[in-house]
Amino acid sequence: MNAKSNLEFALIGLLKQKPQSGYDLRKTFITTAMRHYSDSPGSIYPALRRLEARGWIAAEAESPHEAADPRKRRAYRLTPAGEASLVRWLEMPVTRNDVIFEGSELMLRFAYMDGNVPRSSALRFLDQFERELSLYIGELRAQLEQMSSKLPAHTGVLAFQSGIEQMEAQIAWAQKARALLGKESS
Amino acid sequence: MNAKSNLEFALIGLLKQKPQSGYDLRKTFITTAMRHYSDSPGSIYPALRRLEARGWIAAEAESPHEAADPRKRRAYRLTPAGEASLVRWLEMPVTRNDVIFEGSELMLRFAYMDGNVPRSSALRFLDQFERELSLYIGELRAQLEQMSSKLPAHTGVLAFQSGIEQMEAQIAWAQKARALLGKESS
DNA sequence: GTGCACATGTAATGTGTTACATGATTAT
DNA sequence: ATAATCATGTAACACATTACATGTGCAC
Repeated sequence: MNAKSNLEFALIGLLKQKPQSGYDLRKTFITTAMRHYSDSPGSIYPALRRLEARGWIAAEAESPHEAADPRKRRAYRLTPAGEASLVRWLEMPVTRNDVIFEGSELMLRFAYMDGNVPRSSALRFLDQFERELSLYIGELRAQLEQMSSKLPAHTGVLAFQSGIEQMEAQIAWAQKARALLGKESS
Repeated sequence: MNAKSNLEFALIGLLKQKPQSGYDLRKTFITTAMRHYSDSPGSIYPALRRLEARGWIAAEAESPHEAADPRKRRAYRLTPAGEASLVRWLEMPVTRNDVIFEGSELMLRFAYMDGNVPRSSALRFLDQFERELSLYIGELRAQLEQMSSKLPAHTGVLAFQSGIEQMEAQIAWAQKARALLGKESS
């Protein structure tokens, strides 16, 4: 039941925007900022099959009778069940685990919120995101203290700091984004 | 010949610091900032076997004659071949592809540089890192212009901006790190 | 009519995840 | 003595990557 891979949600998010073929989706992954999702046919077509088997997407019948020529262009659209699971995914709370391990999934979720969930959900997302991030960053900073008290400023410590600073940038971004979204909804 | 997975290099970097057992390595992944490398026995022990088969690590013989009881603690150390491949990996140039797709591998490499490659290699790393990142960020900003000219400040645009701002944070970090390392070496 | 972009697919391989199994050592 | 922790391992499964296969339609 659960689609755990980001790729599957990346696909259904795009299909929500408009029905497309596997080839169209691949081109999006190759040419746009969604580079991180694999552009290889060996991942996309099987993923579409899984989604179809799960009933989340369906192939548009070109003409109702012809028994699908497998070599012909085949556009998929999101089913109602697919839309429901997209919304469920978008509405999931932001956990500590997410901010530690699933940073890119979180951003994918946020990117897809517009038009699919109410503005208030996006604001809640940002609040939770900032909250969990701040908590985690506190722990990291404590660890950093211990590390740097023992060692001089070696590359290990610097690399660790890089992680912290990236998270700080995310917090700053979240605050900015919330201000923007909050203002607009008034 | 090539170890492509980050896990394998995470392991040999730790083994370079000191010989350890698979269990010790797991604990490091669980309790320290190296959380991102899988802590599950199903990944670590097979990875150690691969590294051993490749001749990069070797099990320390507790006593020379006893034919290894498989249930006994087994500490691994890095072989000369393993050290050589660690250094080769650390000295690899930073490519455009790396900054786009392999951010965490890059930070792992940088973290392991101390004591394994000369300071000048770390400085070169930072230069290349900053260079490739700046070039890529330029492209992303151009894409952002096009996006935001068409759409209002939707969540998609904001998510995109988040990526850019994280990269900007990395550039700022690289500059700071270079200043620090450069000063110290004088 | 030859080459290229379109469009979909399969097979082999490697690896990470989850869950389970095994036994030793230490603590209560 | 029994539970927890130490320590290593295997098996089933899912998934991504790579490389290959297949055929269409258009341009030149």
